[in-house]
Amino acid sequence: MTAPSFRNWQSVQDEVLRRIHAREWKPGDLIPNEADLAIEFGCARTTVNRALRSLAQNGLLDRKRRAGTRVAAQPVAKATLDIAIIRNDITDRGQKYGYQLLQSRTIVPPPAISGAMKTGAGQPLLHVMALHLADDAPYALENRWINTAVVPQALDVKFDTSSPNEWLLQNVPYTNGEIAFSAKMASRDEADVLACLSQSALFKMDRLTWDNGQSVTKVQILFAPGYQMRTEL
Amino acid sequence: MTAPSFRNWQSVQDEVLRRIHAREWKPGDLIPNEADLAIEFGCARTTVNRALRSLAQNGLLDRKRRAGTRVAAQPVAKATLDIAIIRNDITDRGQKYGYQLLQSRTIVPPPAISGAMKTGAGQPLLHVMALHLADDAPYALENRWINTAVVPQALDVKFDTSSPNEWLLQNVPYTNGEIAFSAKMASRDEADVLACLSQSALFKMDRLTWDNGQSVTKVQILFAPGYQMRTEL
DNA sequence: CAGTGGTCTAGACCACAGG
DNA sequence: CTGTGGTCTAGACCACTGG
Repeated sequence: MTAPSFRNWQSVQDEVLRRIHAREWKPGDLIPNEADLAIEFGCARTTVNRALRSLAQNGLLDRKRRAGTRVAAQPVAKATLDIAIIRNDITDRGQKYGYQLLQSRTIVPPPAISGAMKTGAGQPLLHVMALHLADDAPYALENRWINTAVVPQALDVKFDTSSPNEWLLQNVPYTNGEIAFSAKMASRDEADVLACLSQSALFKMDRLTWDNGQSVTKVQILFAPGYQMRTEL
Repeated sequence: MTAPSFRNWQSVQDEVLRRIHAREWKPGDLIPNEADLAIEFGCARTTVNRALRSLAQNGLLDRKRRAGTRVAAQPVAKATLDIAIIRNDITDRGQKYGYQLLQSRTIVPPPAISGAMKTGAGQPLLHVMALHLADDAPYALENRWINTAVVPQALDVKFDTSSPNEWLLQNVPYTNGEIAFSAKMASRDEADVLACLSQSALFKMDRLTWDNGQSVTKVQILFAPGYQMRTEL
């Protein structure tokens, strides 16, 4: 049996996966270094590096300088969620997108908001509430605070035909952010807007984005009952 | 002003980010090709490639052969969730991990399960229910089906001291999987086990993993009220 | 200190898709 | 057909870190 040759990084990756899978390399095991693998696979070290780096990014390998590469003892599944603009979420599924502005005003936020956004306690922010609809049915309720000290252009935008979700993502860059998902029981008002029963279990997404240390916007999006966020592993 | 030199792919990435950020390159714009950027930045094309490839992976650029590289018009935020073993989730936060097996038996599953797992309608599966605790408080309820036709070793494991969550992740590889997050109102039984009020809003994770086209396991994990899944952007 | 992964380089060929 | 990104190569130096 002749040794198969591995001509590209994906086939190298496949072979490494096969060995992990077949338990030739067991969790916790140290695997050969890049140079040796390159010789064995008959390719350049760069190619092996690319394959192993990719696997490490997926959590299947642990790599450390000098210490070498090990098969992850406790694999951590990395699930990548694509958080798209809500309009696209809906139209991509072939549904009709609808939008309704519920409220838009500049007010002094409650302490919880100004605290999280690190804005001054008395500093007013733009507060927008809007409803997204799919095929005329309530889909998600957007409850957003915008730091107009950082994004003054937002004051000139009427969010009556397109949502702040859309406008901000397309027009305001950010350097980093935090996102959290949780479940929340619908309050009476929320149930009313989302046309569901009070006390329904709702899927909630909280996002806070920053631009070079200054908060840009903080948003809570409440999805109507039945919403699922899915992805592949 | 002398042109700064970019000696590594991260600094190239930073510069590209800066240009996008400063709107020198606007959403939808075609940016210069790799070769030109390499000349401008005074580095090898490989280095530019690495930087742009990374940005494309993060959803900030759209790249196509022949068509070139464009700034994403509708940026899609990619949030990477690390789905760790529940025990580690808890101990990493400095809490005490506890575990309790509620039930373990081999039975014929309801059609919804055998359908999703693509097992024969009458084929029995191993069904395990277990509770994870953090500092002695209920944390998550694991409701799992295991395809013993694919993982016969599971029959020899007593899940009385460590969970199937842990055992499977450490011992059974998979090739791919699906994962979904949603919200669910607690049934009376679930509320009982999780020591919360009936009708509480619970965060739910459903995972189904496959190994070369055969289902390995299907699990539903219900988290006690207050649970948040967080990540950075 | 020395072995490992991390990266850069210059050049090359290839695959794809727009015109 | 041709320009673009995608990738491979061989060699080199560097940065980190375990022993």
